[in-house]
Amino acid sequence: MSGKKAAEEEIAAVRRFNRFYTRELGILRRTFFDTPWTLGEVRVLYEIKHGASTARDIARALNVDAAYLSRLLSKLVKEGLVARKASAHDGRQYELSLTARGRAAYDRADERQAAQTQSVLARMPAGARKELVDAMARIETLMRTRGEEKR
Amino acid sequence: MSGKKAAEEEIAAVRRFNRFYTRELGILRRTFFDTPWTLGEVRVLYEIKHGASTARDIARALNVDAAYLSRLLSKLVKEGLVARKASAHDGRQYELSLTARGRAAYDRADERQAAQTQSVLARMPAGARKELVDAMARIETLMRTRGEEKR
DNA sequence: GCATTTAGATGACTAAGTCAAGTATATGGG
DNA sequence: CCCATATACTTGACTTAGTCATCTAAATGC
Repeated sequence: MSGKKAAEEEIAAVRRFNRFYTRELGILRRTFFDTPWTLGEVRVLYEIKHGASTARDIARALNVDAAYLSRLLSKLVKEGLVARKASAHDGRQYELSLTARGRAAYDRADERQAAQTQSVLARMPAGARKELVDAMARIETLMRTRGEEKR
Repeated sequence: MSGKKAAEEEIAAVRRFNRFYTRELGILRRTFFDTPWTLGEVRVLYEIKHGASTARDIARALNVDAAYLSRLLSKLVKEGLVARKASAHDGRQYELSLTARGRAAYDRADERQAAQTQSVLARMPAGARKELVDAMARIETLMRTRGEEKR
């Protein structure tokens, strides 16, 4: 009889966390309000910087819609942050890369966000910070494992 | 010398988790795509159901803009899910409550989301589920404490 | 009683995300 | 080699989410 109960409590706990973190990430988004870039743009720059070389790679990594991504990329190209050149092996694709401007833009956004995160962590005692980091890593590992199984 | 290094690693770890969870919550949002309600609407219904009786209460609980909330509430009132009656002690406010329809709508959305969460948890071994729930609770406690200090 | 806050509404806008349909290229049989 | 099908990306049209400035009206604090 307590099996069902426990499962319900687990479900409730996960949903509570999701509600909580939805709010946290809402706050986080405002980090970008005093830079000229949006969260979406920075996420794309991040993926290109970290190895994504086609729109397809980015769409998979970020789990975003191809239409949305196509527009984000066009904007970034127009702004001169990303370079797009025809792929050698696949005529449908482009090879994406950051321009010097793109790297600089990413670095500034990156610093801005690091500073923001730092200011949150700075208010916590070292022990709490470590616990936080550990708990986050734990969640990621557990949920990623679940994800792999799906494939 | 390792003090600085450790801080940087912590910052990186927290940001990694934020990126990860941004994606997770993106997936979660789609839960509502086969109900007639949006995440925003369900969040508001949730708050009213759990004690919020004015727009002000909801805005604080969800950390959303008053303008956005005002529109969400109008929509919910128009749809007959929320009742708004003038407050007795403050002429600027309304007393909010769920209508029968509102309660039913909330319950359906709630079940839908619980089922979704359940199906994720069901794929994990019991031990992992417990770890996940513990880690989530830990993060919430640590971050809430940080939040209180700010006030 | 008047200046200041606070609650909420409204207009105008940007960002984020979705869906359907279209173009062009790739690819795996038959 | 040809064709069906799948994949990569684009475009149009739309919804949802969120922000900012401004406004009205009521509350509150000297």
